[in-house]
Amino acid sequence: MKAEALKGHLDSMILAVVGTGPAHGYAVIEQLRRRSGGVFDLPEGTVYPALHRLEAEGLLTSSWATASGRRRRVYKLTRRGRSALGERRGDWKLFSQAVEGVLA
Amino acid sequence: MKAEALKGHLDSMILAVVGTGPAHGYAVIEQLRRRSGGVFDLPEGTVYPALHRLEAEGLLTSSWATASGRRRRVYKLTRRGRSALGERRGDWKLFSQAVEGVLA
DNA sequence: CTTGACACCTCGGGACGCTAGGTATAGGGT
DNA sequence: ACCCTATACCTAGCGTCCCGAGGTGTCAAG
Repeated sequence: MKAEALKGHLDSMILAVVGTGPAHGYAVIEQLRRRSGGVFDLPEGTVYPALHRLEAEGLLTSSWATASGRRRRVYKLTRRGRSALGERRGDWKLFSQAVEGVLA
Repeated sequence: MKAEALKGHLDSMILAVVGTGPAHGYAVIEQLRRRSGGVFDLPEGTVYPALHRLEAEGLLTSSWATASGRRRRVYKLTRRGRSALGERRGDWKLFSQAVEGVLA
């Protein structure tokens, strides 16, 4: 599968993962892999900048935490993030049905 | 819906449209709009370069035709294009199920 | 003779995923 | 002691590709 296929959908998926419960970057990567059935095994260079982007947009907030000697930046959804997630799910439905209509 | 959502999926859709029957660029744009239920109303600056890309990759071939005084470049699938279309449909299935798994 | 549909083209900007490189801690194997 | 793996963070730069904007030309309707 082409790599650029992700474009524009990664943000929605990160929102969905963090929407399930606060998570730090590394955990987001693991959840993405798990929930996609192994299809999305994303490099850090893809996910971390996306997390920063979403925080800059005000859809996520972060705070530092420490677990077993390692520092983690834990993200959670803001109110705007929660509502954006709803919209993104609708967009996905629309988009995927449209693609299916063309591909069919 | 974000514009970049298309990334990586446009080529597959163009292949699918031309796979239904030879078509010129403008007609491809119309078919994309029609088959997507109006969701994909793409500008020429998006579709023409994609068509050229696909021809350069050897998935499409083109020839000039004239209809009511207007010149048209008519595209059709090559054998490799036909087989690429099959793969792309499989990729889409995989991709969309993976996204659904994450978004759910 | 102007407007709009048809029909083609390309340049430049912007968005963003990924490679490659960097830092640092914890734990297990040798 | 040393190394490797997993965990955990970061960023610079590259490449891809969608799109806006601009350009050319035909034909029909008003």
